[in-house]
Amino acid sequence: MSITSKQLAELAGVSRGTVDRALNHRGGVRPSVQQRIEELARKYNYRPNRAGKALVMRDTLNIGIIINSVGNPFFDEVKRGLEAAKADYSDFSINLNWHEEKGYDVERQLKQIEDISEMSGTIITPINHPDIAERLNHIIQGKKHPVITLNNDINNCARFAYVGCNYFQSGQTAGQIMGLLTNGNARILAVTGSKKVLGHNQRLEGFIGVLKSDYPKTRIAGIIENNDDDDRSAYEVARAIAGDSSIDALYFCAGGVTGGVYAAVSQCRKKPVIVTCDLTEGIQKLIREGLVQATVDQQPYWQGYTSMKVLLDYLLFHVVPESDLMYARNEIRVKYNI
Amino acid sequence: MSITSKQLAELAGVSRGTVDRALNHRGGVRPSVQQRIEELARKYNYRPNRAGKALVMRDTLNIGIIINSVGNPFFDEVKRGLEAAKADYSDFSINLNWHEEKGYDVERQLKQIEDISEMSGTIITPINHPDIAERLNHIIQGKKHPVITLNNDINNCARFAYVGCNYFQSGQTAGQIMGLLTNGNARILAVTGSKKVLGHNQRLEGFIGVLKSDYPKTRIAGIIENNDDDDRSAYEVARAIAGDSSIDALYFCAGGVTGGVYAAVSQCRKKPVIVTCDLTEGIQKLIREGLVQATVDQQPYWQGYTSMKVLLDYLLFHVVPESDLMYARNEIRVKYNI
DNA sequence: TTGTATGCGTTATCAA
DNA sequence: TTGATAACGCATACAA
Repeated sequence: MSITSKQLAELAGVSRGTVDRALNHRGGVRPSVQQRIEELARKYNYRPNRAGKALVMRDTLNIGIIINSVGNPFFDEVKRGLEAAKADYSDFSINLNWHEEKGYDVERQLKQIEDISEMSGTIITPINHPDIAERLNHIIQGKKHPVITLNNDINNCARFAYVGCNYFQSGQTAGQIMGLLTNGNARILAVTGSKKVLGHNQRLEGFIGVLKSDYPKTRIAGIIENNDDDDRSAYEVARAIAGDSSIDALYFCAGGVTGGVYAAVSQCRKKPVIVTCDLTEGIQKLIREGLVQATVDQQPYWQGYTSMKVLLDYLLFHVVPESDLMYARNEIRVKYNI
Repeated sequence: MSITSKQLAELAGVSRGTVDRALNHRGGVRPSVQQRIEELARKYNYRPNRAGKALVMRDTLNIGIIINSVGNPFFDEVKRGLEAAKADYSDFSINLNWHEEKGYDVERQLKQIEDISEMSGTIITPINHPDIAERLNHIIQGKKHPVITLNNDINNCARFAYVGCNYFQSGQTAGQIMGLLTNGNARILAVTGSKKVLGHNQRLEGFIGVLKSDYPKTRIAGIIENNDDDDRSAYEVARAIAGDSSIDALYFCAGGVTGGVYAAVSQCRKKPVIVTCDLTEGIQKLIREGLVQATVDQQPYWQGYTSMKVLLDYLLFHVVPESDLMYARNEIRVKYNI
């Protein structure tokens, strides 16, 4: 409970209206008065009362949401988090404009960005492509329209903040788990979604880096792509193990896990050690069956909740987060702490 | 944004005052009118506007906090969480009455409970003792004064909710990690704080249960107490290993970790596998040094934040949580995801 | 350039 | 038993 604008007005010897104009930089205030009010506000640590603000702000806030969630169960929890944060601001009238999409098509995402240009703010899982960055920068135009990148970040873009996975650390964590579980002695097949996806590459980098430095006796037998697809995953994994029967461990750093795991289990001579990412229904099942030993989760609910909260706090109360990089924890899940 | 009390008054053909009296059960409303208003409120899903409420509720809320935090670094994060939740309700005037204590003295805690009897609500890490339960029940008197148990629960007490660790699951998780790290082959020394503390016993139960069912080749070499004390821990661990040189793994399910770990490392013939609980500064250091392989954290910040939020949501908005048991996640931390 | 009046949704007080 | 009114802190339209 800080000082109120009314008390501030008394202290400054002006009316509440003038205080409002001064502190919200609406102009039309004599410079000397402006300065006096700002000084007093600082001195008495004036913070506008949110309840008063909520009561008077009756225009609805339109938020654009662009996510590649179709066919991707990972986003179910993200969406729950987004809705939960919105519910925390039920005193305000907030409208979410959903644009859900499958896959990564630059042209389609450009069109969606066009659609949300008139909104007050945006949350997006961007494709890391120069055209997307340019279009976003055009909409942002000096923070008038804040954009939060969610789960994927983008280069050369004036986005307000990134909320999502620290992919490099995720890979490191997986690498260490793999080293611990195999006693530093394994021939590992790494299965990535696509060598074109930045996050997947960063995970691989972190994974391989830790194994090299902390578990130098391990070997990477190969790195294969599965395009996040189960059938493709089964085929490629089976082929790789057929070509190198010494493989006794696998790291999946993206989707298409189930197909690959079953292929590996049936092909390997002895039960392989398998580490994956995320905690989808499919992976939970594999963990319960004992086929996957551990997975590195990235708090999807937290990602949704936090991205929405950061955006609304800025739009409603001009709150700027301490850092523009907000990383989810990389949580290790095993059978008993799912 | 739901319907307002004013609109409700119009629909019911009465004044706002009557609606307020009816919905808040202040009495003095004709039964037929009371019923009509309640029906309309349900039909139109009336939810009082929190901002309006905040603006008018100007009496300060006194919250009692009784925690055994002195000399226990685990509670630093808990306290940060408590403060953070309070800050989320900055529109209200809230006063925290701290009672911090060292150790578990029933008489002292009884006195502290007396001190907070006049407050609006309480958050406490109770000693699980009949006298404490009775004194708390006396203060609670039919939910007029809600009490949240934090980190420790208590039997036969009408506390409003428990926010804290699921100790049994914590032990299970540690057991599984131990099994995975030792390939199901280890002679384990279990170090507990006290066999009188319920949480410690539940952790041991979970730990031993998982090892028995999932890793039957492991053996528990012994269970010793260290009273959460480093010196005692060093002495007892050294003695146990001197008496059984086959010990090659340790599980610490409470405090006094640092002393015990150094003793174990210097006594064991080869480097032991060590799993601990929590993520204090001391344990972080041990993990970085590679002496502790993994620890099972219990989200202390979340515990503080959630307990305060649940209490305030009830006192201010009559929000009742879905369950009266709110468990922290048992998170596995290793060197790279600290 | 500055001041005043009004209203947002709720609770509390006083009058009827 | 019920109604009318003021007050909370803020933004805004309008008046000066």
